[in-house]
Amino acid sequence: MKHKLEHLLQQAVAALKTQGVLDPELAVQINLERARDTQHGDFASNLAMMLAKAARTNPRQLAEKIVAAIPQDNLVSKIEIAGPGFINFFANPDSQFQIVKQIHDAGPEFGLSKIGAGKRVQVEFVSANPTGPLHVGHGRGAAYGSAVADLLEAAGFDVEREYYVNDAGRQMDILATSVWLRYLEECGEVLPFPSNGYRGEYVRDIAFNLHKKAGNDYRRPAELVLEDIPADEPQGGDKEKHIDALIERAKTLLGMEQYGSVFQVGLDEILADIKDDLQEFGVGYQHWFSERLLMDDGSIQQALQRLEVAGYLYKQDGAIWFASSRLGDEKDRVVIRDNGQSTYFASDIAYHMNKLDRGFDQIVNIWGADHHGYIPRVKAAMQALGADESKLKVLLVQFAVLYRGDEKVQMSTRSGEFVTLRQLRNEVGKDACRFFYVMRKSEQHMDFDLKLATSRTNENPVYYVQYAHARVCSVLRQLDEKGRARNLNLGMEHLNLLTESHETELLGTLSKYPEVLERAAVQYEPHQLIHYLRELANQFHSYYNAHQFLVDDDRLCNARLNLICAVRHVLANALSLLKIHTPEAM
RNA sequence: GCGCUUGUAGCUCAGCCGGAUAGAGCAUCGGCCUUCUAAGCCGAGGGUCGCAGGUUCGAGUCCUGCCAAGCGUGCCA
Repeated sequence: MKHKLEHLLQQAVAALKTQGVLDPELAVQINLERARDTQHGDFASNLAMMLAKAARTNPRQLAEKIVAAIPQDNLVSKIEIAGPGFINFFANPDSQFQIVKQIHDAGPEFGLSKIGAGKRVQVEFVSANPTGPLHVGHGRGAAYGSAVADLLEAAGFDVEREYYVNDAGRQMDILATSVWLRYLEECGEVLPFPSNGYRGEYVRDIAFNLHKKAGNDYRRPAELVLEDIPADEPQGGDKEKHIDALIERAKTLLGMEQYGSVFQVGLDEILADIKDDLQEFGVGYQHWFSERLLMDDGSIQQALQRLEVAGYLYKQDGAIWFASSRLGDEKDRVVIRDNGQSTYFASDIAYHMNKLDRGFDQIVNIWGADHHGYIPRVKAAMQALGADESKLKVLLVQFAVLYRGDEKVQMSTRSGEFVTLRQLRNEVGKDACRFFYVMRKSEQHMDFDLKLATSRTNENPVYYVQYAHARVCSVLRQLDEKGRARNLNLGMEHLNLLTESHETELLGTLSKYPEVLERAAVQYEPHQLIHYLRELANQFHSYYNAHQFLVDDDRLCNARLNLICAVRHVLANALSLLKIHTPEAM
C-alpha cells in the first residue's frame, strides 16, 4: 500500500516536471507516512511543502497541481489537501478488507520483505571472552544481536551470524593458570590463589573434572610453583607482576605441550557452556571465529604489512604504532608491544580485514557501550587498509542494570559474584527475558526489573501479547465445542461486514505490519516490533471486549473469525521472529 | 580536561526523513465477569519534552552554549 502510493506520487512529480511546473533537474525525495489522526486519512505526504520553495509557489497551490497529476488508482478513494499543504490519502475501504485474505494466503510468510535481496550482511555479536560464563550484561547483546540478525533475514538479507572467540592473549593465560592452580588444590597442594586470577566457582569445576580425568599428570609441588614469585597485591606487591610470573612458571613447569592441554581444557569447557547457553536462549551462529587462527595463519603479520606499505606504521619507544590519529582517531595506537607481542587491536585489524575479504556488503558489529571509544581506531584501520569504512556499522548496547523491585542487584566480576545469563533465564524464563531485553532501544540505559519480569500479573507486558494469541485460539476451541465449523470462504466473501470501528482499526494495524518489520530491520531497531505487538494486542483485546465473535449470523461470524485469525497470524509471525513462544492456552 | 551516549507524565519508556491537538504501560482514582479466558476492557487525573538561544511556513526531533547522569580516555582484553 505504502509503496504503491509512493509510486503514484513519483508519477505525479514526473508529470509536473514535463509540464514545466517543476525543474526537471530537481531531486525529489518522496515523503509519505501513516496519518496519526484518522481525520487525515490513512497516509499523508508533505511533498508540496517540501517543494514549494523550489517551485516558487505556495504549498497549497502546488498541492493542488500535484493532486491533479496523480493517476487514478482503485486503492485510493479520496485525496484531500489539508492544513498548510498536506496531501492526505484515504484508502478505499474495500481494499482494506483484502489484507485479511493476503495474510491468510501468505501465512508465515506474511510481512517478509525482499529489500535486502542479493545483499550479504554479517552480524557479529556477544563475542564475550571465553574466560567465564555469560552474565546478564551479555544477555542484552545476545537478545538484541540475534533479533537484529533475524530481522535482517526477514527483510531478505543473506545473514551470517558470527561470534569472535578471543581464545588468545593474556586473559586466556590467566584463565589457564587459574585452572591449573585450582587443579593443584584438588591434588592436595596448598598454595594461595592470586587476587587477579579467576575466582569463580566454574574454575573449580573445570579443575575438578581435569583432576578426575588426568589424575596427577599435571601435578607439581607447591614449593616449585611459588619459588621466587613476586608478592601479590594483598601482600604489598603488584598483582599484575604476580600473575604474570605465575603464568610463566606454569609454562616452564608443565612444558608447552602440557600447558597447552590445560589451556585447551579450560577453553573448551567454557566455550561449550557458552554455546549451550546461547542455544537455549534461541541464539544460533553460522561461525565461531577463532582469534588464535589469525595469529597462527599469519593474518596479523599480513595486515600489519599492508599498513606498513600504506605508510601508517612507525616505531617508537621500542613498540610499533599505527598512526590512527591521521585518520580521525584521537591518538595513535600500539600494534606491537616492546616485548614483541601483538596487541588485541592488531588482532582486530586482521579480523576486520578478514571480514572485508569475505565480501560482505555490510558488516554489523554489536558491542557493549563501554567499547565506544574503540570505533574510531577500527574505522581508521579500515580506511588505512583502503576499505570502504561505511560498510562497517557499529551498534552499541548499553548495560542493563538489574533490579529486584526497588533494590539494585549488585554485581562484581572480580569476586566471581555475578548473575549469569543462565540464572536469569531460569528465574525469568526465556520469553520474558528476550522480550524485556529487546523492549528498549539498544542505546537506552536499561533497568531490568526481575520482579516485574517474573510476575505473572497484568504488569508483565509479555503475557499481554501472548494472551491475545491464546485468546484467538480459545475462541476457535469454543467454536468447536459448540459444534459449529468454520467456513473460510463464506467469511472471506463477507469481509465487508467488518464495519465496526474496532474492526476498521485492526485492519489498518494489520496492514502496517510489513512496513513496521521493514523499518525495524533497516534501522536495526527490534523494539519497534515489540511496540507494534503491544499495539496490535491492545486493539485485539479491546475488540474482544466490545464485540462477540461467535454470533448467530454465519456470514458475520466467519468474517470476524477470519479477521481474528489474521491477528493471530501476525502475532505468531512477529513473536516467532523474536523467538518467543505463542501459547494456544494460558 | 576531552570524547561518546542519554535527559519526554510520580516511575519505566515510545515518538518513523522536522509536520497537524506530544503517546503507551505501571502506579493512583472510578466503573465492567449468569454471555467467546478479568493475565482482559472502559473512563479520569497527571507535561515548561533538562535549561537558554538559533535555523524556518513549522522544532520533542536539526545547530550552538550550558546543566545533569552513565561510559570511555592502557604497550588490558
